[in-house]
Amino acid sequence: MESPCSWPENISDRTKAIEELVKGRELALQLRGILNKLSSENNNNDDDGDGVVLDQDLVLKILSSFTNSLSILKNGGGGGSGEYQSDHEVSQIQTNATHLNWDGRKSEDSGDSSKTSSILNKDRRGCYKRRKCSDSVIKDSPNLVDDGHAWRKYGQKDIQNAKYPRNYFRCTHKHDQGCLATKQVQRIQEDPPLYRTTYSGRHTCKNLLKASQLFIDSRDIHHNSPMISFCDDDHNQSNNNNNHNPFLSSFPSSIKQEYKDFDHDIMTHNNNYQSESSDHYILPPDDHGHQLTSTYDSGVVNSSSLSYTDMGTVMVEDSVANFDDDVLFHF
DNA sequence: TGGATTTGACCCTT
DNA sequence: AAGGGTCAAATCCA
Repeated sequence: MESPCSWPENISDRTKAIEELVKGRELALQLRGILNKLSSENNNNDDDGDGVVLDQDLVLKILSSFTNSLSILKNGGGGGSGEYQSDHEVSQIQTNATHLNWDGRKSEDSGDSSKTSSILNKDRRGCYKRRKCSDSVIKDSPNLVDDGHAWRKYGQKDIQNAKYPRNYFRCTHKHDQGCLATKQVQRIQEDPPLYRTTYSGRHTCKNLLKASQLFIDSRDIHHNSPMISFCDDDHNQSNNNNNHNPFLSSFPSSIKQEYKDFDHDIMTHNNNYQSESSDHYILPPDDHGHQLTSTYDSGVVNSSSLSYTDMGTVMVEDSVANFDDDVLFHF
């Protein structure tokens, strides 16, 4: 199957794309030269110099964009630079690819299988694809971060060379709302405990129950941030009272159930997580592309260092830094 | 009793 | 062929 997220497999097409980009960069360079000339003239006249500076800034950005694109294309595109992989447009393409791969799975029971058992009568050939190019967000965390969505575990696998099994979750609303979001959770380190959560797909479900109980951070609402805030007047109080956790009190039982029998160790750490009072929780990207936030806790931001992996995934590694106020990362 | 979890099997990608 | 992602029957649980 042709993957919409693949790079031009036709070498000549790719070469043409590079040629076009080179041409564009050359033109931008010429434009910069003209602007430089204008700038020096304007400096003599001391007249409207700011406008030229802005123009030059724009040209520099254009040049940078061309240069990045060229370098990505020449490197083959797969493990490109962060400049490329944070690109919302490409991310959206990858998401579409994911959705295409996931459609119509239930309709595959055509019954024309040659297999005899009741299970084998369900011919699942071609009914799903490994999500090779899906956009995903990887989060490494010392504890399990509840992202506010209702997940249902649908599988667990022992992974080769991995000490701990990988657990597979899909959105609870996959069937009733067609939400295609999934996530994988795997413990990757014993001491200190470290869990890797890989979010794939995007939530298209309307989680009305939870939405009504959560308060979207108004400071970020214009950016369609996935940031969910639990800020309230007894913020400090909740920090001092581990028994009061907004997640535990607000989420329906399905959320709490999610990790209940996950793994004894994992649950232990999850409980540790749940007993921490964090005002913000990291959510997977929404329909508008990659948007990550750091979590804010008692004036300490559990910030995340971002890096990029193959296939356009985003790595988020927890670290802690002190900030005076909320810090939101969007990209 | 309905929804969630477990787990073996199936199937795709590499 | 191996590894990994998903399905779905069996089982569990509130």
